[in-house]
Amino acid sequence: MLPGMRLVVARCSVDYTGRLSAHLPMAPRLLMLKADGSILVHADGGSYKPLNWMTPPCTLKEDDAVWTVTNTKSGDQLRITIDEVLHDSTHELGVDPGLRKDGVEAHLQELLAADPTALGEGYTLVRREFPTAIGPVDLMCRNADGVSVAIEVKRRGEIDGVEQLTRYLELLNRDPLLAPVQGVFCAQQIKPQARVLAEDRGIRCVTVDYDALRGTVDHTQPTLF
Amino acid sequence: MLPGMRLVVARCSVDYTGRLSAHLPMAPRLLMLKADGSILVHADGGSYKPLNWMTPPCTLKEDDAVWTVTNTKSGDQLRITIDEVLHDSTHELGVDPGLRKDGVEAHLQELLAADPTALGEGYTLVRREFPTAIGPVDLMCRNADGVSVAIEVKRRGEIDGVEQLTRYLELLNRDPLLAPVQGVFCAQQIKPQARVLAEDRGIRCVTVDYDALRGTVDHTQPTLF
DNA sequence: AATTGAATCTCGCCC
DNA sequence: GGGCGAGGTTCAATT
Repeated sequence: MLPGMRLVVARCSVDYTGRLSAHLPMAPRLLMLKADGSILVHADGGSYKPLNWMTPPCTLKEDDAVWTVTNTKSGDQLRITIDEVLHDSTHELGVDPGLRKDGVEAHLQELLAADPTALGEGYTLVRREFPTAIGPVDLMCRNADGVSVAIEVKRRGEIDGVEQLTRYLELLNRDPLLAPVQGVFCAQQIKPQARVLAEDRGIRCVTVDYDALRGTVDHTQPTLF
Repeated sequence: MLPGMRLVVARCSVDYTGRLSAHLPMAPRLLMLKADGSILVHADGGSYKPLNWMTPPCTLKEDDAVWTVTNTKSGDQLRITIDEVLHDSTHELGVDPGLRKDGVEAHLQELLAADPTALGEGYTLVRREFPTAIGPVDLMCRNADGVSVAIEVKRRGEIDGVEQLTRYLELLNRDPLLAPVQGVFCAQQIKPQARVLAEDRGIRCVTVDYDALRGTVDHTQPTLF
């Protein structure tokens, strides 16, 4: 896509007809035309949501002072009547490498590593991402009695996670230097059937409150993550 | 707010820490800084949603090549590291007069209340927002035989709406003063699986054309839409 | 101010 | 590709 992103600041009025009908009176606004033909109409304020927009796939027809953007799939139309162009520039941005979300799970693991007592009285951290032949265990701890505890951390606790932890425990308990290794299944929410399965296998379930956990961990120095 | 909207095209990397952690690798992007201090990071593609953003109230600290945007309420932070500025301009847009919407569910309900015969021959309105213990029924009507009919109105008819109406009907039919109560599921478009579910439960489906409906309803006095 | 529910939702997952 | 569920949901209307 060569055209790149075009930024137009213009006094304009906008009419949308599609799922609903909407109208924007004549006023100065930013028109963002993306390479894929989509268009956003932004005002100076409000949130991240544009006043009006058209999602791809769509085509732009520039006819004198009237731009018509038509969604080629739904037929939705955006009619923009330009009164005065205040700015017009085009910028080649290329394809964005995209957002990497260090979702809640990674951050949860981090917080629990910083304060393992949320998992059990007297718990201490051995290490994060404890390596095994079938993949790393999220957290390896010791309980108050010095017994090893493997911890699986999930945002939402489901059957899959219990199975995963079970495999780790089976493997870890074959190691005479580590055995016995207990298991803790930790998540913000644990589904009933996952809890039943876990407890049936002698795995303890711990639900943690993310915000509460954040509160307990020291925030005096910036973490940067 | 004098500063207006500032548009910066720059090679930048972005780090967000707040409810979650997220990272955008170094790449050219559009940074939209609005007068209220909020900021949007857009790529050339995707939907109307920015790659990353900060909602007001927030403050921007421009420190050489690193911009730090902090939400003054939640403490969420956006760190933008600028590698190269490709464009930088500011535009005074003023306060936007705002969007006027038409054709929402409420208006559809209004039109059907004004002319219930679109729902069935001889239908008459009992009342809008008919109260029940689990919430109001959109429209309560009587059919040509005087039988009560509960009507659920949606813009788009999906499974959820059928379930909702089913719950109402179950409740209403326990009331000996009302029972039997029939059901009509009314929408501009009804998804096939919703239609199947509804009809399987004895709920009649009616699709209505918004514009046609507007035409049948008296327009001698202005409706403001 | 808190709550509720729709949204031109968007986005990702899993089937 | 459709359904389901969550989102830094956002947004508006209502209590």
